[in-house]
Amino acid sequence: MNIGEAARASGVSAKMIRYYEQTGLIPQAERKASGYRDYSTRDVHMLRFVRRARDLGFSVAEIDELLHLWRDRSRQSAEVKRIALDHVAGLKHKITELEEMVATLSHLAESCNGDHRPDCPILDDLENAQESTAEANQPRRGAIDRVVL
Amino acid sequence: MNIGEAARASGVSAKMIRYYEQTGLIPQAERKASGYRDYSTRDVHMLRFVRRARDLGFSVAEIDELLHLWRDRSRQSAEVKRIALDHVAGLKHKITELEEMVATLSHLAESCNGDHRPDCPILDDLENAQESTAEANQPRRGAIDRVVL
DNA sequence: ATGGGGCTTCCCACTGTTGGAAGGTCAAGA
DNA sequence: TCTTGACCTTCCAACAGTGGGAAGCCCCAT
Repeated sequence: MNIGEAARASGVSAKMIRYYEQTGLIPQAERKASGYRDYSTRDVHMLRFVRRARDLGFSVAEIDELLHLWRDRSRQSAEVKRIALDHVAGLKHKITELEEMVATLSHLAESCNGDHRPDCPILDDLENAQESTAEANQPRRGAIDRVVL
Repeated sequence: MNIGEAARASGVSAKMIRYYEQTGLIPQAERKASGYRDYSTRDVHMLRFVRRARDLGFSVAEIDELLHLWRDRSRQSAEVKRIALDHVAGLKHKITELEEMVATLSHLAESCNGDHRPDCPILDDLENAQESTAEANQPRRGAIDRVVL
């Protein structure tokens, strides 16, 4: 089947299928005489695997590991479980951070009148808040804690 | 003061200060005769504002709105509060998504033996899981729901 | 005047995804 | 048979933020 049909069947866009192939996450597809990529049902299974893993928040690097295990019949389920649990730990960490943001902002918003007057504790906090951690005012160490909304 | 000192005082790296200036989030800094950027304490306040807002998960676009309000003495606090509460709603949405991932993965991990044998319900799920939403297997509509860990 | 640390600009990388342009292929209908 | 439209190909750019580094000035202390 052509890439469009594989895309519809797997939920991965044709663009992304080509990208995953290019970066080596998935193997190079077969080609027809025309040069068109040709996908089997096994390929669609693999693509669905990728899509599902993305939906569960795994990074492409993690999916690469998972795909290797998926293809390896002599794998040990302990390895898969480890990756999954590590990922869960990362997700929980992220949740904690987001909850802290919500708590802080909710608190600030509550104390803000939200009327026509300019006085606003939210702006005051943004301007003046002191950090409580030992690393206060140190530049960030990486994009590790960023959230894309 | 030079950019390095402003960076240390605000917690925003010199790299990012230049980037924010280049993209118009913050105004162009004064320059000394040498060509070096020159920052006032007011500028440091502004940079701290940006840093704090980033820590609270606001996007650069949102911070742009907030900075305008910060500078506008005739602002209405209602406007600030609205931005904050909208952001809180976005954060909560994100938390919900992450919690769903955690729930699914925890459940799968529990039912995985995690031993030397290859059988693994986690891999089975990734390969076969059906989506429950009406938009099953549709390509994503944007990078709206992505999390960077 | 020499050395070292800070500053300047510019370009590149990352993650993951989308958009578009310029062109080749295929199948159906006139 | 020709045309049309849907599909495919590759390549290039953009997004958000951030870090890394090179080549070349600037400033100050020795």
